[in-house]
Amino acid sequence: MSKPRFYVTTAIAYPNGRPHMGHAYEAIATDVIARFKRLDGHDVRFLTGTDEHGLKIDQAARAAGMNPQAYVDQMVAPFRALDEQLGISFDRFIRTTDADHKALVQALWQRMAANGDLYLGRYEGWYSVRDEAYYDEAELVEAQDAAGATIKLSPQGTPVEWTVEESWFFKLSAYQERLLTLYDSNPAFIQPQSRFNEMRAFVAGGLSDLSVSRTSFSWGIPVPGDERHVMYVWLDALANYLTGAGGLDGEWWPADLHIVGKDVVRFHTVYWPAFLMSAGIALPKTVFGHGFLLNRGEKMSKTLGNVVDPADMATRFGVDRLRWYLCREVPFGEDGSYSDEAIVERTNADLANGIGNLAQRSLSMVAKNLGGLMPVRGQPGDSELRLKEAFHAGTEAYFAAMNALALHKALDAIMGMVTAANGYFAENAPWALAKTDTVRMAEVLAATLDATRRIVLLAQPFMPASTAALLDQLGVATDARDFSGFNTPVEAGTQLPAPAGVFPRVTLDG
RNA sequence: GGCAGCGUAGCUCAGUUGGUGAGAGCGCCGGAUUCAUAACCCGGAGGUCGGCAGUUCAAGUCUGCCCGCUGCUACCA
Repeated sequence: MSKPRFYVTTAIAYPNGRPHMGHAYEAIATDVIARFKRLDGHDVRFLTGTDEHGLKIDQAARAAGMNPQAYVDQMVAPFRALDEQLGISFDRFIRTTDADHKALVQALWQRMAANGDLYLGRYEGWYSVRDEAYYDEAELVEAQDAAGATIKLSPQGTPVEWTVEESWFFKLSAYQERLLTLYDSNPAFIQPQSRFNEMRAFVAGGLSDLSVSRTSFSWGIPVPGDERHVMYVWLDALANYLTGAGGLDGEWWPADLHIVGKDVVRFHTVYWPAFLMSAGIALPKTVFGHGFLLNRGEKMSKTLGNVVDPADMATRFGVDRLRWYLCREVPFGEDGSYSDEAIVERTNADLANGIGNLAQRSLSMVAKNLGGLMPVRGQPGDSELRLKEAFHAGTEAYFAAMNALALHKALDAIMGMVTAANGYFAENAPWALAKTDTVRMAEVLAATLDATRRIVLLAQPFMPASTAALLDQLGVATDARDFSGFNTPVEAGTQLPAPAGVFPRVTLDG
């Protein structure tokens, strides 16, 4: 009776600037997974949001002449707006400044303390405010400042300063064995495989205790019982997944899947499970580290001047085109590249020439020759059996890929079915049958429309709006669009609306 | 420095435990066709599978070395 549950999250974004393509990509990929699970009969909880504490926000607010809360209230707006624009079907947009989250983090701290894993110590070292991280002396690089003096910079090229502060520490070192056991007994915990290997090697190399509080600024969640300290932003941030689940013993916990960028895999696969073990809380099932998007193969950076606004991209190409491109062209888990040309080329080929054309050519024949009434299927012949075989294999490949988070392979499977359906259509040439055998023509059209229906159903997670429009044209009732109705064709005789192109070809010139 | 991975047609990449003449998609060229968004369908174009040397009857597919690239990590301070 009750559906299986699926709790999926994105990492939360740090709103000290405008959202970039990386945010859009992560949100889209996670949304695709969430929508797939819903269509596949799961009760889904999808969490995304913003990470709003920390020194960088504090400083940015100061620079803007605002208090931090007012500053983040303003900065978070574009992130929510982008999610809305991209059709991200989140159930909650969490902010680490939310009251329930602050309370939860303090409760989490107390559990970790009760377990004896937190102790007061002293932290000193080279600290980069920009990176919010300490660095070993050896990692630093020397450079000249504007006045020509020699200064030290972090590996990221940000300024560092020698900092000494009292700090609470987490006994991360005590968790090495348990983490290794976790990895070895559950290889799916860290994906893709390359990240698993890296993280296992990192932990196997030994762990130091982790500084988990700061006294150098106050924009954060106070440490219970020691209000001079605010909590380390990562402890604060990671706990958002618990808040979003409904609390320390939340009904949605444990998470089935954390989708995160490859740069924060360590926080999610080493620190996070250790925190949870300390607090006696179950661990998430899987952490998946996706790759980065490159603009024409180059990293996006302000200095290169190649930063692209995802909202602008979505406006220019359309949300579904963008979603399709990112999932189709970038192997999920690896870095990917995009350009206006690539998006136009890819989506014209797949959507306009492929899916859109398949729907249009068959629907227009039904409209012109059969009064728009869904035709009756005939006894399957050789041609139909081959089509059926191709779809059986394609559908299986699609589900296997989706369940393995290989989004690009799922779309490859869909395109294989598009090719099979177009091949079937051309082979049987219903336009010729219209003059010789209208019964057979109707059968061919019926088979093609059902093939199209299946393709569009499977494409729903990737292109919510376009597929809804196509399913309308295909006469698929709104309550027959999840995967439980996959093998139920539209009833013959159903009146179809007048077809209209859903994926027009686009060109680059303005 | 260590560990891991990668380098295959213009582009993005597939290529199980080594074995019929090395593949797909896109792009490109030609043909066919007109139901369709000049799209679909059919065919083609030919890349010393990073380099060198080995193992083997036989190597993108195993071994060693070299070149280039990437990720993680370490040290020298």
